[in-house]
Amino acid sequence: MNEQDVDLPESVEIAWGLRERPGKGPKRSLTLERVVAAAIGVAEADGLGAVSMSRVAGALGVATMSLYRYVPAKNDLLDLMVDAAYGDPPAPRGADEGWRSALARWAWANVTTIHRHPWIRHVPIGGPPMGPCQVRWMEHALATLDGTGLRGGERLSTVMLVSGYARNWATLTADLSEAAGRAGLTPDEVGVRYWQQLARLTRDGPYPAIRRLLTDESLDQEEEFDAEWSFGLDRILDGVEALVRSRSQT
Amino acid sequence: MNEQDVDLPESVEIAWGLRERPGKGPKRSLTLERVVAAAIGVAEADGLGAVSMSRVAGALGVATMSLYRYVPAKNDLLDLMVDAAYGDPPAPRGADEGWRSALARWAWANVTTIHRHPWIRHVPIGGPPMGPCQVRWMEHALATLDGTGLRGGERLSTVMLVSGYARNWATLTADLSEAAGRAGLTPDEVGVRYWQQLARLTRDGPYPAIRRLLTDESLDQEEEFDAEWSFGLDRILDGVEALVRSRSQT
DNA sequence: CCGTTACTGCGTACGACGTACGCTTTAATG
DNA sequence: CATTAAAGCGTACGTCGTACGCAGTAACGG
Repeated sequence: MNEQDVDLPESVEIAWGLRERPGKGPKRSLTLERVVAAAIGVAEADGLGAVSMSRVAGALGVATMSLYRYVPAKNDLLDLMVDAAYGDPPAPRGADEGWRSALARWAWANVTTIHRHPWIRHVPIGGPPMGPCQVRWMEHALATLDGTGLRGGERLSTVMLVSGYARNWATLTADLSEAAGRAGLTPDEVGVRYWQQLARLTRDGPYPAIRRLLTDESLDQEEEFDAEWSFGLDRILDGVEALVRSRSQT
Repeated sequence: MNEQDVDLPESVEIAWGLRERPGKGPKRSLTLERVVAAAIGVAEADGLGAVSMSRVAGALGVATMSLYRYVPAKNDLLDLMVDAAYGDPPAPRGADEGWRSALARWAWANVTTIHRHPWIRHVPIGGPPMGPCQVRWMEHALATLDGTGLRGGERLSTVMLVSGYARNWATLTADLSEAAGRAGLTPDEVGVRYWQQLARLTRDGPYPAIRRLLTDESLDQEEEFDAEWSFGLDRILDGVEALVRSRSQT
């Protein structure tokens, strides 16, 4: 396990602050943090589509090409934005908190982070997460499974399962509320409209299961979004709990 | 439930072939299907990034702007590509197949579809799926849950949970094998390299859970990818099964 | 103290992209 | 046959990421 001489991707070294700056030339006028913060500011104000190098540079009062002294390419800037937006994971509550509650809180923190920075879901992912904050989130999630008898691989799979679900759900709901904002409607109204459109499309075709769903309860759509979230998470955690029990039994 | 006068988005009407063509002007020289097929061909050959309007037009031997007689904008073309790539869902095996096996097969079909058309995962999703094939996939998934006593909303949530997991897992594995292809390595080698890099990054920091994971079994990484897939799916289906039992009990 | 050297910010330039607009040609309709 | 709507497409515009090179600046070696 030679941990010395593995060479990291350039963008990862930058993210972790591992780039030596011997300081030969002029002083830098910016910092990486300021660049990333400016880019996040643009994304927060006008969406990820508005994040262009020239726009970010303009927000900082520098020329476009100056940014490339801090970031190798735009994709790397996007990765840094995501890592910074996640920030520190939520503090653990205590050793007496059960794994299930802790993991549920961690999952929900994922959702609120994405909802607070909706542009995150549009950042194209490149490879597994290696930013400092993302690694801390991973550490935190793995730590919640400490008491359980799960094996290493099982812990990893569980965390990926939960984080994938959280990201997916946050993306769906954010899409919905964004579409609602564009149309000047509430998310519920957009949901209703979708069901109406689906009803129109499946009117004459062989879609018995969908038709049943539509007549069943599309109109009394009183389900809270939180209930939808809890449903999926509970299914997953029930499944994990069954495994935990079978592990601790032997 | 006025299903007559709901107006669909233009792109959806096109996808379902609901656009009347009274045929006043010259004959069209192309069909929508040919345009979509050409775009898919480009994506299959050189990735989604290579799908530009001019490239697709070139593959068809027409001018760039001619495509806009068939498709309102590039995003709509991308949506049509996704729908066509999914195609028809796998045929149901029979009424005696249990919901669990049927849903597992459906989930796996999602994975293979994405693996067969890896560019799918890079298509930005806009709103809920309304293409003809996607609706058929939905119909099929809902139908697998027919025997269970689950409520409509529960069925929908279950399907979204499973499809989200499938898409997520397919995306992760496709990313991995794509990174492997770029680096001239096998996916396993890329995985090992990632663990080495993570070990390097967490060498001096407070990451006990990650360190434990790394020393635990990162080296005997003999887990098949299929095992990883089955782990998550089994957790989910176990959770659903518990709910199904509780529903059929009352 | 003075080159030498490395690094700074940045102006310019290039190629690619999506698509608005308008023109010419075509064919069905009155 | 005149009218009219649609087809194909050439041109043009604005935006984007970034390669390249240049002038100014500060630390280092002599």
